Amino acid sequence: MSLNDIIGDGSTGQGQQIRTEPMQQRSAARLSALLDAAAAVVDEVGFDRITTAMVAERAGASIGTVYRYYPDRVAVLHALRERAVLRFRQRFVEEMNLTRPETWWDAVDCAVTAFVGLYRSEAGFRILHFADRERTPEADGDAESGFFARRLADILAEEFGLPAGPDLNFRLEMTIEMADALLSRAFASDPQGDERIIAECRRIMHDYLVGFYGPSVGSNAPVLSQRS
Amino acid sequence: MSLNDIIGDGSTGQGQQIRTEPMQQRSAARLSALLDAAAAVVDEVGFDRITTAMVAERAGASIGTVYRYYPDRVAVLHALRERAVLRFRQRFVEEMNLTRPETWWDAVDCAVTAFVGLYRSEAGFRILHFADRERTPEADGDAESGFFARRLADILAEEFGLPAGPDLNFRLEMTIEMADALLSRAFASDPQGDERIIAECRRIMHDYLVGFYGPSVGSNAPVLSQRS
DNA sequence: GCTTACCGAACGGAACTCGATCATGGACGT
DNA sequence: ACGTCCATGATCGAGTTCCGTTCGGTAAGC
Repeated sequence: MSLNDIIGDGSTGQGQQIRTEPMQQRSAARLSALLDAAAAVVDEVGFDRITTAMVAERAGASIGTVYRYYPDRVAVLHALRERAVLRFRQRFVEEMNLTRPETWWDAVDCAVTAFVGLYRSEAGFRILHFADRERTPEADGDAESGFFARRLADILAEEFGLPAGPDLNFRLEMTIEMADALLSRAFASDPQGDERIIAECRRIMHDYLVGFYGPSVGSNAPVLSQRS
Repeated sequence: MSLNDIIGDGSTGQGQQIRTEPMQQRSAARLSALLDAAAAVVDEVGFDRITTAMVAERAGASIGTVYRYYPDRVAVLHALRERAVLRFRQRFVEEMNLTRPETWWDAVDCAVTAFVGLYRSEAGFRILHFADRERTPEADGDAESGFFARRLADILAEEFGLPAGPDLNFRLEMTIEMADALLSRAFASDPQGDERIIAECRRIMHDYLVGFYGPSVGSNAPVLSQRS
């Protein structure tokens, strides 16, 4: 289990959503151009005013090309979300390598920093929550937050000695769900992200986890769970 | 300021969304039948697969009737959300009258109970978050969670002596946003609501607010803010 | 009877299909 | 090595279908 494993394979397990895997280089470029276009359009006209024609035109492609890759309109949005999720994981890894966190909290904080950074820089990111509110009925509530929570749990356990197990996974999942909501709220009131809300989000996450895993300390042995 | 004021006028300030106010009795029934139908359809096919034809047919009405009352498809969804919000406020008031809370936490807990109850009983409720992710650009991030937070703040201040002011509003807004996310998550994994998540949600809300307002005590004087 | 409510065929526009056409890059001969 | 050939991937966009929305005509309340 290395840090890079958190990036994963790019799938968040929501079923097939691409029609044809690109075989030639140009089509890979097309694909990402289509997603770039979709992101721009989403930022401009919003999530449900988006039309396939807009995406195609903005990407310099024709309608048919959109449907070569995606079975329908919502699949494009799903793919956009997938890519954003992937970029978040990558950015989180970058952030970890950059700051070299010394405590488990610093590591968690990297996730917040990565998330906020992407919200600020990435077009279309605002629309895409991890917790896909439009879950497909058969997606067993285990979409993205679950994956990321597990990987983060692995890291916190291996690198910082937190006690691994379902409890850690569960608490991180709660943390991520809260943070997603609060940070999205921060960017809903302010395109740059309301600093007060972001700070409060960090504090809430921190206090919640500290209750279980004790104050963040450097290389000391972890404090065991103190509550239920 | 009475408890009933929290129910408000039924508008959450998202602009006009009804075309014609009903003049006769039957049309009021039609209106709510349309929303019932919309709720059922939303539960069946999901938020963005819903079509006006489905709603009309399910309600035993014709297409034209839908458009007599609502200017377009999204207006129907907005109205459905409005009604759910209104019912939540009503249920919260009922819950308060029923349990006669003795501490500020019991009062907050009533909101959770009301929310969970509605999620379980009300069709279509699952789709409708308070924090409308599809905010209209000019709605200054102040849709529903803001309104409810303010009213709840009023109650907590007047009935239980919590220090009124923008800080209380802000913290309640954070609390509501978290709770909304966590409870929705609870119902995403389990149609009856994952009890563990619901309990954890309560704990998180409680611990967060206790940090500022001290342990819930009966009729004692409130403990003043102990942090920042 | 006059106003309100309702209907559903018809219109427009957006989602999506499909056969024609173009581009790519490995195969193959020299 | 070099060029050419062509199977197959990739692209296009007019056409089809489906859905949101309108509107004139009909029925029901008061």
